[in-house]
Amino acid sequence: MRLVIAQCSVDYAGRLSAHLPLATRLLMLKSDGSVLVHSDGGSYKPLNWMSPPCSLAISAPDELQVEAGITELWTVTHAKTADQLIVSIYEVQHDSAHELGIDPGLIKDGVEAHLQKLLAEHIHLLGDGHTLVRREYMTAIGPVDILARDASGGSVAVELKRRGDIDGVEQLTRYLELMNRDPHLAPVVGVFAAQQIKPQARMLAEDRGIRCLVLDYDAMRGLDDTASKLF
Amino acid sequence: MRLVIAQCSVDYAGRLSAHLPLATRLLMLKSDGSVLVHSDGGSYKPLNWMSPPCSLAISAPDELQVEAGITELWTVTHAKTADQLIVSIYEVQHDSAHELGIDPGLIKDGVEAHLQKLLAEHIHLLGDGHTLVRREYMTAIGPVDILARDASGGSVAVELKRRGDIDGVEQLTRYLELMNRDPHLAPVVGVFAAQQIKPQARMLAEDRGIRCLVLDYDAMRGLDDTASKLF
DNA sequence: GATTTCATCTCGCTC
DNA sequence: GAGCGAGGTGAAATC
Repeated sequence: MRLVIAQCSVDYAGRLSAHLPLATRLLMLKSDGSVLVHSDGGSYKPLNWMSPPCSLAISAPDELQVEAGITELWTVTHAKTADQLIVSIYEVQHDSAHELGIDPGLIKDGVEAHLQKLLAEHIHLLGDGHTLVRREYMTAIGPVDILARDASGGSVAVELKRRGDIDGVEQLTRYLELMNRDPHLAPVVGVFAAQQIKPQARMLAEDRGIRCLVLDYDAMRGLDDTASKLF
Repeated sequence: MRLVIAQCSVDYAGRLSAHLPLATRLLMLKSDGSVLVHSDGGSYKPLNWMSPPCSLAISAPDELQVEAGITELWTVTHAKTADQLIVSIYEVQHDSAHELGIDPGLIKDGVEAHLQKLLAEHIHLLGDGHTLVRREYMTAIGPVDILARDASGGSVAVELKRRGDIDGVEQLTRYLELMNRDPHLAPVVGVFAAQQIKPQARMLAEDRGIRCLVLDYDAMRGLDDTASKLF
């Protein structure tokens, strides 16, 4: 990785056109050829960038550009889309290179996947006598989070969200409509499960005969801890 | 902005839990207190980060941590959510600070708004004899991107997207349904215009009698250039 | 201030 | 490769 602090202006031409006026910025050149232009603030998102796979060509400025104070031109070209990022370098304040090696990567825990896993493990939370068919049950229009059967053997499709919004109800409705056309599954009832369900979403769901289930993440983790301590 | 290259491990606890094993990484400390952890590859997204507003506290490791090789502990705490990012520093390879000043910011051009402006200016692209009624025509459920009339005086509602997806067709369908109930407008035909229209979206649109129009952004800008040269 | 929509979204997964 | 859905989504515009 090479780190350059320099006065620069930047132009991007690709899916959109964008321009950064002259200012001092951090230019990060990663070993895969990608380039990030960061300011000293804002968010984790660079002001401008080029994603890999791409290639960097450094060229000399023409006479007019030299007069304007440009010392180097960096042209970063995307290998597939031909998007271009052109960095005009003026004064360089810092320039260093570093060997980082490959990164072992991030280990995540605690998102919707974990909620799904917990609910699948404690499927009785859906109601007495419920059994798990499978997680991520595939349909033609996408995967249903959990497919289960109730005590009487009827199909139950569960849509899981961290925050239960109206979108999630629409999503589940589409799944139910499709699944109820499948004679192997029909009739399928829906359960909309989330840590928090917004009133509008609850209204819409119940109006469509979809049951709402509020999940207590910490309590579910507690069930897991209890289980792991007992067995 | 402070740039540190160091061996480190990182733990994040907030909306999810995440861990980065020991490796050499770039730590970017911005002047607003935010911290970014970057590896030498991947995308513009850091491996881990803390967004502003947040505060950084540097503390000494305890005895056990010293034995493990930790020389410093950085605790970054979000001011509002109390999310925490803990960076355990081992060996430091580089450490430098730089004055960047505030950034004038990115100037964008070429998003949906520009497409809409261009199409409104060259409304004949919809077909011979078409005239513009207005952009952002308000309805009870939101604004229709462009309302026009065809050569025979019939209403034409245009939904514009950079990428024509199934969502856009659904949106236009809702508008058409509503507008066709208005005797001043009905009958209204729909045009789904985008730089690129996905096959599924095209299928759905044409199935509903909505015409699809692929827009060439560069060519449209060319029309503009020609016009500005001529007049 | 809350909400909706857009994004050079990115990222991961499945078919 | 295309399609779908989640994201510590973030950021901007609108209500």
